[in-house]
Amino acid sequence: MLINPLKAGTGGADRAHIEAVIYEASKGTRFFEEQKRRHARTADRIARLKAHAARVTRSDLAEAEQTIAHRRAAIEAAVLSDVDADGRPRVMVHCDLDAFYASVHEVDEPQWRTVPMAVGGTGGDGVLTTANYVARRFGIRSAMPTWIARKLCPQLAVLDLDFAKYRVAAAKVRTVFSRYDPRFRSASLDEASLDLTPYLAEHPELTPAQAVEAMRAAIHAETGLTASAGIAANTMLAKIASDANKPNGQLLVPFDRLGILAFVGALPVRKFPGIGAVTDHVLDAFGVLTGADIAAQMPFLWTILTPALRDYLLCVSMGVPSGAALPPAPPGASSTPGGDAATRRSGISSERTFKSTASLAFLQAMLRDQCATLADDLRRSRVFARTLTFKIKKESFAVLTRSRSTNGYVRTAGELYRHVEPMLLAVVREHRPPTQWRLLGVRASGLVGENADGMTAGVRVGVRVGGNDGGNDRDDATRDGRRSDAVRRRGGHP
DNA sequence: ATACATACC
DNA sequence: CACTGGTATGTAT
Repeated sequence: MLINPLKAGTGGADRAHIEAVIYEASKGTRFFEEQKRRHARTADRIARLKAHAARVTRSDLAEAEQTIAHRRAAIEAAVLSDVDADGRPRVMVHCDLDAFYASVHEVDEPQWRTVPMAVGGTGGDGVLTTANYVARRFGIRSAMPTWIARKLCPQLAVLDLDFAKYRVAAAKVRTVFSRYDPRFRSASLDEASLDLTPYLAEHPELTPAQAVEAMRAAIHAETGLTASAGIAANTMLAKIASDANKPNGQLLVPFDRLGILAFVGALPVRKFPGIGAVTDHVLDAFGVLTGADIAAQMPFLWTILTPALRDYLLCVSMGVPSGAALPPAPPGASSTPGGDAATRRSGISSERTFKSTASLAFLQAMLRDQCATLADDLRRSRVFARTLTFKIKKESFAVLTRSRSTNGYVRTAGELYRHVEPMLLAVVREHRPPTQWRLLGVRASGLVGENADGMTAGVRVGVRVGGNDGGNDRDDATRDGRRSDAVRRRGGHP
């Protein structure tokens, strides 16, 4: 009613309109109020950093410059050694499918191609998982609540998720990836990271860009889906580049050092994987907007930021994935904030949002449900847990967690519940007058299991080898009881 | 070890 | 009125 929908999302004025609609819709909601509290906390953090910055001396900066110079030298040395067997630099590719879930539905039912459509988010408090590109022109995004999306676009079609369908499509795409790199890695259904070096060695007639064009064409021919890709000297740069010409495009980042520095130097800091909205805001407060700003202000940033963040910034501002050439030093040393895909699973969790309630009986029943779901997942993953974390969210969206490490290892729903129920009772008791709660969940970590996923040696003690895949979970409690002493001695998993 | 915060899909 | 769920990891205490 406010705007011509044909023009929505196509220009600055429409962007302002979209922001206004979102603001008007969310203003005054509990979610919005919680966002404001979080912004206030970030503002506090910035104020503390500025106070700290005011006390930074010349000699602090000089010392930081020394350290940085050494780190830079070490990083460059490590990067120079990152070549294939023949001494050629590696050609890394990051590829991800455009609006994957939505596109899968469009392939099956082409009528969705021309209308605004999104997937997921059914039910009262749902949020959308993906929107097609028609819907995106209205400002609709993944993670947007359905009711706000409908304010932006009343005619939006919202489809149910169909993971079986997505898995089939993803499997087809993976056969294409595997032709280009049989060892490709996927962090999710819709993306992959490939090392194209061996393929290119076998196809000297192809440039990297031509090979990737062909790979994307094959994906399209075999699935009807479009993909975007980035080509670069390392996975981080390739991932950033894959976003640059989306949808259905690709970008090659130069492979020479100066070209790489020019590319990262021009990037807004928010584009670096690991820098999210909060860190972006913090850096912005210090005038750090781009990769070049990071590099230029490195000595100053070094003196005020935490070790993992400053080391991460140093690496990425050089166009190198974080963690390159870490000093011999500390065992728990840094890696990228926000994580990077290629690590084994360290925890499993289950949580659920519900209509806010203060009823303890309801919360207990919900907790039992989550424990049952988690127990199933643990069993399917053939692991046991040593640490349990209880999570609960107030109606106000404030989140509380309580965690406890057990002796021995647990997996059955009953055992999980026995460990976490006291946390629920304690939290509820601490809140007087009674509080309304909107979500609750359980997370299991400190996992130990069978050999799958590179679990530790505790594995063989913890689970009878080949002996528990019969689906008979009835006696888990007994087996846990027998097992715990032996397992306990093994301790110390990474 | 525990609680909370940030990030990514 | 109304804003997910799963996983990883960093920071502070």
